[in-house]
This record gives sequence, C-alpha cells and structure tokens, in this order.
Amino acid sequence: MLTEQAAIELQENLREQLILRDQLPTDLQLIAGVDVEYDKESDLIAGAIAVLDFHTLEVKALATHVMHVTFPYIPGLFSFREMPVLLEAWKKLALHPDLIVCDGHGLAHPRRFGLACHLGIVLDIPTLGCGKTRLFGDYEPLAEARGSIAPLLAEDNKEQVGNVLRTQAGINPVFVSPGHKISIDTATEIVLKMAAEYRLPETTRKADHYGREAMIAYKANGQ
DNA sequence: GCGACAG
DNA sequence: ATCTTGTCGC
Repeated sequence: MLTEQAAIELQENLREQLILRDQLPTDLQLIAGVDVEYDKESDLIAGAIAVLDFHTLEVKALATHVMHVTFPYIPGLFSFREMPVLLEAWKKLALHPDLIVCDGHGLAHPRRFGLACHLGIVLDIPTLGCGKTRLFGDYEPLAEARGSIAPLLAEDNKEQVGNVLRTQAGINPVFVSPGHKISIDTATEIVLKMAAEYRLPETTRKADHYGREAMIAYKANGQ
C-alpha cells in the first residue's frame, strides 16, 4: 500500500499540472456534487456523485459505490482515503458534469493539493472545494450577511488560497477554494449561487443524501 | 515541547 | 465521518 511519504510526493508532483484559471464553460449546464459516507459499525464507505442541472437543480444523473476503506484518515492526505470510492462511482456515471463541487478543500491545503485538486487532475474536469471547517489558511472575521467573504491566506499572509464564505446570514461560513481549471473568485461565486437556501451547496446536499441511501441499501441487501 | 489537524 | 432531541439563545 501507498506510504505516507509516497502520497506526499505524489501530491507534489501532480500539483504541477494544476490550472488555477477559469477553464470551464461560461454557460454551465451540469454541476455535480460528490460526497463519501462512513459506516459507524464497519469500514464500509459509500461514495456518491449527483449531477444536477445548474439552473433548475434537478438531478440529471446519479452514481454510487460502496467498498471498504483502503487508507487511514490523515489530515492533508484526505484524497487518498476518499478518491478510490469516488473513482469507482465515476465509472458508473452516465452523464459527465461541467464542474464538480467537492466536500473538502482544494487549494486551501498545506501543500496546495486537497481532494478537489486531486480529483480534478485525475478526471481532467473543473473542480472546486467547499469545506465545512478550516484545514489551512488564516482569515479575519467576516460580516454576518449572506455573501460576506474573507480571503483565506497562507501563513505568509500574501498568497490567497481561497475564501471563507457566508452562504446564509448569521450561520457559520464555508471554506471555498479552487480544485482545477477554476479561479478563486469563480469558485466562490458558484458556491454562493448553489447555496441559496442552505449553508451547503445543493450539490453537496444531494450527494450526501444519495450516499447515505446507498450505504443503507448495501447493508440491507449485501451484494 | 505544544497546538492544529478537510472527512 | 459517527454519536443525536430537546433545548438554549437571539
């Protein structure tokens, strides 16, 4: 199995392929959410990819996959834990999206290579990361209004790695950063648009829902 | 040595 | 991630 050191070297090599400029359709049609559920009483995980119509939020395609975890949870090496099951689900997906929203960080990572970056490079699809808690970067307090942002800055306080974004007034912000083929500003703009009603983008909420459902079904039927 | 640490 | 309903506070 992959050692921790080999995983870090892999990140540093793949990072060179990252594109942090907008290289996605200007007229987005399909936007996908990915999420992974964990079973509390076993080492099963369920990956889900939900492809939504960017404008109506209607689910246009769905794919899930259940398997055993193959890598421990190590902050900074998160993608090695969740990517395998997501790649298996991707193989089953009939409709490929213009952009993927990941539950976790992209550029806002100690080596600037979070799950969103890794998935974007491997699939060669535009991706962005939307995390619920901070992993890397410093930021100042932000206003309470929906749409308020604060830049997420690397330790030197010069390099911006993402934005802290308040998607709902008075509710904890989310952490947005580019994965691949997208800019910080565009990623932030899209997350705000996708989180019109709740704290998290609709893509993430749908993927979470179907992933949970897939886990329950798998445990009930075996397979 | 101490604190931080996506899901 | 998961444990989890009512309850505290604005």
